[in-house]
Amino acid sequence: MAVRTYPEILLPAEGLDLADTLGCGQTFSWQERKPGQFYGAAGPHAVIARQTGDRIALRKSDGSMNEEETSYWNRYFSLDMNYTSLQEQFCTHPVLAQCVATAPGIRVLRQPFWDTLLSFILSQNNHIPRIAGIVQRLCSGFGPQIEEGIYGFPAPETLAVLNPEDLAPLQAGYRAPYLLDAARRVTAGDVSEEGLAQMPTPEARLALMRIAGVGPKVADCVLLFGLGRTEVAPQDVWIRRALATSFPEGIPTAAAGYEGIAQQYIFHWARQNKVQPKQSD
DNA sequence: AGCCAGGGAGTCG
DNA sequence: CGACTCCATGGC
Repeated sequence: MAVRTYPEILLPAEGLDLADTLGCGQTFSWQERKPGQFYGAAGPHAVIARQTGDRIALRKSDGSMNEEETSYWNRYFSLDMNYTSLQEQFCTHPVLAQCVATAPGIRVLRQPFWDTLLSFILSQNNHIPRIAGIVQRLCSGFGPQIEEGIYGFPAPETLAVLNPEDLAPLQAGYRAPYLLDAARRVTAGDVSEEGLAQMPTPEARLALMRIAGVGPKVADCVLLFGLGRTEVAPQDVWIRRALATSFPEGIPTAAAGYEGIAQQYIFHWARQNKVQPKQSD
């Protein structure tokens, strides 16, 4: 019998490591359903992604990828950025260089604002694998099916009309009402990506923090991962430990303008090495 | 069994 | 402002 081959797009992605990039805690929307094969969605798009050498192969179960989608994923994976020169800057700092060396294939993704907002509301006081589970149940239970078996995040209007009890299957605990508040504020136009994009970072941060369940850390993650503010460095528990023990001077100035990207390497390094909190006597 | 997790809200001083 | 508590859930 004939094996049908589906069109596959190859994106040049020199130095990128797909597993590290998707698994380093910046996105929770991808599932490795088969070894090396990541099923995921972002905004209105969904693909199966795998890595072949220095390329990312993207495949859809039906139909071909058009040019618009190709450029969408190119931007999503930040393939237009020069990470070689960026990492050269980072590596002038010895400790930061070690963090980069732990997973040099990490790229900070440019994710959709709404996806990122929901994801990091769910992230508070939570484990990465469990966040991914809640995100999966949120999308498959309330979101649109974009590709066969791949669901996107539910639209703000979809969530806005629900009650907390409706979200019980998510097992999101006390975070469920936070999702609804975010949905209502976005639906009402109280918060919008366009509005935030025009604001200076500190102002956008305060605007995000008016959403229930969004504090400084979640707001910073949305700014960095969902609004492309690469200078924003979210302060989570691992980062606080890493800074206290290994970066007494704070984030190196070698990372100016890209503190958030530098910090993603620090985050991964700290978590992988289970950096302990600084013990005072 | 208990501790912890890409925290935040509420309260008290 | 800072410190302190509670929050729901499940992996380890």
